[in-house]
Amino acid sequence: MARTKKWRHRFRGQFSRWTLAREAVLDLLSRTQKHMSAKEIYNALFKACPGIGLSTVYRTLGLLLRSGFLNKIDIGDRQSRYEFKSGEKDEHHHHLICRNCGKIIDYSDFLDEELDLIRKTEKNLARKYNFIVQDYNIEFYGLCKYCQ
Amino acid sequence: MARTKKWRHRFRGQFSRWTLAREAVLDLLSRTQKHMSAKEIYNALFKACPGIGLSTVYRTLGLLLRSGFLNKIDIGDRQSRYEFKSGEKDEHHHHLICRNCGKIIDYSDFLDEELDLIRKTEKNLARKYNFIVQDYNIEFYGLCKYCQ
DNA sequence: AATGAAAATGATAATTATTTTCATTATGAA
DNA sequence: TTCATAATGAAAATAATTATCATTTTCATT
Repeated sequence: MARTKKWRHRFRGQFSRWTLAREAVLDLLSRTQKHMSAKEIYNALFKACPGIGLSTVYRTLGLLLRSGFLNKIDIGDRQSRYEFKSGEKDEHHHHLICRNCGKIIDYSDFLDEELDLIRKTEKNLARKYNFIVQDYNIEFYGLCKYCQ
Repeated sequence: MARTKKWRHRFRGQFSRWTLAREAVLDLLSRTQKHMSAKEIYNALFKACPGIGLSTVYRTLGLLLRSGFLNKIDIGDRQSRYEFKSGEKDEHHHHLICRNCGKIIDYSDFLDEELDLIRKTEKNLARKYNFIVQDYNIEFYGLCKYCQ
């Protein structure tokens, strides 16, 4: 693989060892817009990481997730999907989920008012429920343009 | 069961047959604040519906869900949870999910500004992505008061 | 470059929530 | 009450994820 070690410097100190599998999973997810399942990732890694096992894909996803480099998305079809979480602050986005075909559309528009509301709500929730908000997530369910 | 048929009139025409199992599941979920898994529901129905099978619980949940009487919640631990969806407009609520213990807290405060934002966003999404919004959902992830 | 302790891997088995199958039972319109 | 058929329960099937364990790879140290 041409770009082995591409990510390594960024994650120095996060992982005890930096392996081909970790590199490959991260590289794949950072390049795609898709929200991929473990199986899909496993299949897509056929070339970048020949012979990789499905267990390793799962383990790696878990690791990257716990370390905050991925998001996990569960739309209720009993398989988790993963997406790369960029470090950029302006990369926050949410999902439109089509109830017919299951497609997930990212959107990151209209965030200014949203942020305002979220901050306010966050503060209220902390006060009223004594709940520390780490992250939040907005999903819209409905019909995509092909399923209407 | 004392209140067999309690819900029946409300759902006339929705289901071809109204059975004890459907009554019991709906009754249970309408009375609890909890977000229950299929297994939990199955266990809780020991008295109200003796001998009910787990398959029937699943089938019933699917039916009630498709008919719009329940919400399904997936927090990513590979089992769906269900909650009763009241018909009232002011019953809309969202979830605080504790990343440590998995507890789900409902909150339905601070909805005025939220509704405003949502309506605006909804309209924008329809225009920009040609996506018809049927429902939406906001989740906050973090730490509940016992896990901080 | 070689060493070696420990971490990571892959194959496989195990787990577990959910779905399917199918013979039996219960529902409700007539 | 009858009866076509929808609904049920038990058990088997499915499928995503996790655990096990012997083998391989990583990387700090020589």
